[in-house]
Amino acid sequence: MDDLTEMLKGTLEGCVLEIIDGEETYGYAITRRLNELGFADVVEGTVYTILLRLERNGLVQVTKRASGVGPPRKFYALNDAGREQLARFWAKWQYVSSRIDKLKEGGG
Amino acid sequence: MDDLTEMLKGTLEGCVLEIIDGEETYGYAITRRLNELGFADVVEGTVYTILLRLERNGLVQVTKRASGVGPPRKFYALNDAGREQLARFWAKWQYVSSRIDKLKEGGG
DNA sequence: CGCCACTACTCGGTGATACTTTGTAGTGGT
DNA sequence: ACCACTACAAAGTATCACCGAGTAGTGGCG
Repeated sequence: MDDLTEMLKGTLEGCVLEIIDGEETYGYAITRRLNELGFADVVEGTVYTILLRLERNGLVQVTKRASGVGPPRKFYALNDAGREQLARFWAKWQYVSSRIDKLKEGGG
Repeated sequence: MDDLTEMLKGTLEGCVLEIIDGEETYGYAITRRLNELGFADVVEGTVYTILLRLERNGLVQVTKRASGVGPPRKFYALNDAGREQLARFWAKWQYVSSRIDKLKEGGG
């Protein structure tokens, strides 16, 4: 699949929120998870900028923990604001994707 | 529905292509059509920038025609390159939206 | 010990996109 | 004369994903 960057704008952050909501995790693992999910070209730099943004916007709680296989990890968990943001994201997604699908079906 | 701007990045252009593919039409009418479809906050300025981009990228054929109710209209029709671009857009859309929906269902 | 691979995070800068604002202009109603 | 509606253009802004380079910790191999 060719370049998906533009289409991921506004949705990748939501995906990261959803992954964090599933389990407390950290940047490097989130990147791997996204790659597994089919977003093969998403690289660490992208995920870290999203995570720093989430932190700056007060949507996550951060805990630094040592790792046996490398530098310490920054684990992210959603707080109440983060869960609200995630709910808003899914509402938007449903709204937009249903309308685009309708347009695709020749709809009006 | 609150601000959808970021989520529309990378998809709005595809929507415009789809509308043009449906029938030869012009900027002002495309804006109204998008508003009807639920993209209520999309304004003319946004659509015109997309149309100029499509023209610059050689995806459309443009025909200027007089109008009885105002200034002349620029009618847009897809050429072969435009139809290819539209097909690529829908392929990307299906790829991305299916993966996001899977993530939503707790998938992986 | 020195080198490399893998893990893990940070930061400055880039490019694309939708949006905002302002301006121009044609038609018709009051 | 003024305003509303139609119709297009262009300059500037904000946001976002991405890129590139840098910093660091751990363990394996010769």
